[in-house]
Amino acid sequence: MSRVTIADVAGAAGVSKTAVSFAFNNPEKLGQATLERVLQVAHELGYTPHPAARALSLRRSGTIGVLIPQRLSTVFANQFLSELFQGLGELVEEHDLTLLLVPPLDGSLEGAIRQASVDGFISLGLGPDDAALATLDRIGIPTVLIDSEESPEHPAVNVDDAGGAEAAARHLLDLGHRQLAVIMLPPTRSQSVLTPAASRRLAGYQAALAAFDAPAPYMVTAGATMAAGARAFDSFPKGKRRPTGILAMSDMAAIGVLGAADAAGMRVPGDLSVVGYDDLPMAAWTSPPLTTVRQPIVEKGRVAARLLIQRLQGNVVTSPPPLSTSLVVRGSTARPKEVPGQG
Amino acid sequence: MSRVTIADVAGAAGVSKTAVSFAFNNPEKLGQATLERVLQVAHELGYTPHPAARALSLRRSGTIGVLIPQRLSTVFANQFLSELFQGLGELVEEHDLTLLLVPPLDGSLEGAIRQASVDGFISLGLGPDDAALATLDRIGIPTVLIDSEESPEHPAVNVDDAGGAEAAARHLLDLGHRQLAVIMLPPTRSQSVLTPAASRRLAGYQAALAAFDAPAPYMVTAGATMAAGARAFDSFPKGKRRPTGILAMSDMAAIGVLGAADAAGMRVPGDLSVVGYDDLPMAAWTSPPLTTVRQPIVEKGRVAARLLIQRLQGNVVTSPPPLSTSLVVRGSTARPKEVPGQG
DNA sequence: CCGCTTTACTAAAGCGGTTTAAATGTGTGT
DNA sequence: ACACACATTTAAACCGCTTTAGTAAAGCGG
Repeated sequence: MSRVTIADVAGAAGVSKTAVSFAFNNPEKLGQATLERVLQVAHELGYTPHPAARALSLRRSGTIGVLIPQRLSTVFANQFLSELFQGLGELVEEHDLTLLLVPPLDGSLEGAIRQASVDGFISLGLGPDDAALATLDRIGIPTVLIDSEESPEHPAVNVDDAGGAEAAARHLLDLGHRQLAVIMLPPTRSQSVLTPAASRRLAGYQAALAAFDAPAPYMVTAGATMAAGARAFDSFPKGKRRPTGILAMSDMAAIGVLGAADAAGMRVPGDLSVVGYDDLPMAAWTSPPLTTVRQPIVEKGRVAARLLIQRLQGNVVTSPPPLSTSLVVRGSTARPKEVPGQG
Repeated sequence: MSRVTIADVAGAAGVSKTAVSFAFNNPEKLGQATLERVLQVAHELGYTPHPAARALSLRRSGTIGVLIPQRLSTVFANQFLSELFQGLGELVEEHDLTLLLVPPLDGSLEGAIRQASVDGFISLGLGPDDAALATLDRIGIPTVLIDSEESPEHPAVNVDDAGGAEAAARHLLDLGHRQLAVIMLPPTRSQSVLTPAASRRLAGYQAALAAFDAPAPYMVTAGATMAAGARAFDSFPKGKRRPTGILAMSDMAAIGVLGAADAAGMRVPGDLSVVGYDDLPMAAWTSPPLTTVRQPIVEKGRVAARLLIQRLQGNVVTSPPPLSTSLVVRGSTARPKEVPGQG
């Protein structure tokens, strides 16, 4: 019971393979009678063109790949990806494409890239020096970068990371906080540098701190999960140097801090102010609701997909201007208990 | 600058295509010297085998398809899918596979199934009479069903939907609630019947209601999104017939109810008790934290992926027993304000 | 009835790999 | 010197589809 091929249909209908192919792809090239007969026979036999054969012949697969820089289980724990997929999904469906998730194969993203039968890639958070990027343009697959740095080869979709971060830090500083902690995003791949987006956010925080002449914050790195956020909380200095305000680069980590603080008997925002980053849907539902930097994640996905699709259609595309971010003030931030002096 | 093919490498290295192929797939069949030379040349030319050609020849693509019965933007709004992908992801990575998201193509899931170059499918919530299912086994692609009914062709992975639902309903009834509302999951595909999981849950609710001799609940259907949950809340009868306890078939809808109730000035659980279903991570973070039925979603994904992979390896597999569900009591349920008489 | 354009259809050449079966050379035991 | 196993290497078939180039038949004006 092996697969029904085009030759089987051709045989059964008494025509050539070409005729069968035309019946599906160029029906106008066939006479009425033959067309109907072929389609009829094809249906009876349950014929369906072999996708790989089709892809090989047409030199297109109808699939766009999403290059995931981490383990799927890690990355899907962050709702960020769901949001992004909503945006990607809209356009992908509009154009009758499918979406291939490409996580590091056997630890290697390069290997995964080679294996994947896709027309183009959307890559997430890759640093400009990532080997995966080199592989991509050596193979010459059209790619659109998200949360990276624009490259001459590939357009990039970004948000105003620095602006949002600066607004977040200014908010806490305006409230009177001076002892801050920053929870940074970890590097996505083993290289020990920050991702492009993370370093832009850090720059934003630091710009605000400099403007206020504030002391250097305590810095810690935590993945975008609640558990990691809770661990970050536990690592904060105690006593006199205890931070009163937390700047987290992800909502997930911020929410983890919320939980750990609660477990430690600290009140938010009474004893501790927390600002996240992303404005995931759940940020509005925590207790207290999370003050955070909103970035248009769904839109980011839409824009990236649109760009890639246009590029696949042969158009020349360029990086759009960064999408804007904005501070959303909710309930997790307030003045610190004892404002140190300068009332 | 077209793609480097195996023939190019063969030419440049002065060997046959076979030798190049062997260099990558059967290195032991080649002499040391030749092997090294071929690999060297291949690397210099930046050769990478064409995935579609490989898939055609090997009759396997290294990809597992996930059949999504709804629009991606809808389905990813529900964190359920993220959880599931975490489970699927674990096994997929372990076996060096990739995951293809297959949403309805141009409205038709059947069309999408044909197009997709995958070794097997995992399908979500398909009813036993769904046309997509017929297409699947006509093509003869190994498939594992999630949240469906077991079929002779395909194993199914399920949880004890009814048991969980019954526990949820009993919980409210035990607390003294009698005026209940049920928020059902909508049919996934246009057919107007409940999904298999939804009807099992409904049966569970009804078993409990029957055991308590409780009046028929108000019934409403809402997608698994917060907005839909809020709309469901608005549709509840007012006044005397106002429900005091809500049984939602999804956490997302339940959380939507929480929000709408808050906006309407109702206290949860004071004025209204709410029980969700799923126990998504965010259920523990709402205010009040959501009482809900826990189902092991990540595990569900793991089991399904494992089953499919085993089947792809040629093993005969059978449906595992339903995974167990359990009620998680948090802060969104309490005794109703006025227990009607029998207090 | 003839050359010429259409129309309907097909043989065969790709697309880029893998794999079978056979060819080629090499050392071994006799 | 000969048959034989063995290690390398390759020509050619095949995977299943699309598409180019071309053939045969039909239609048409003259």
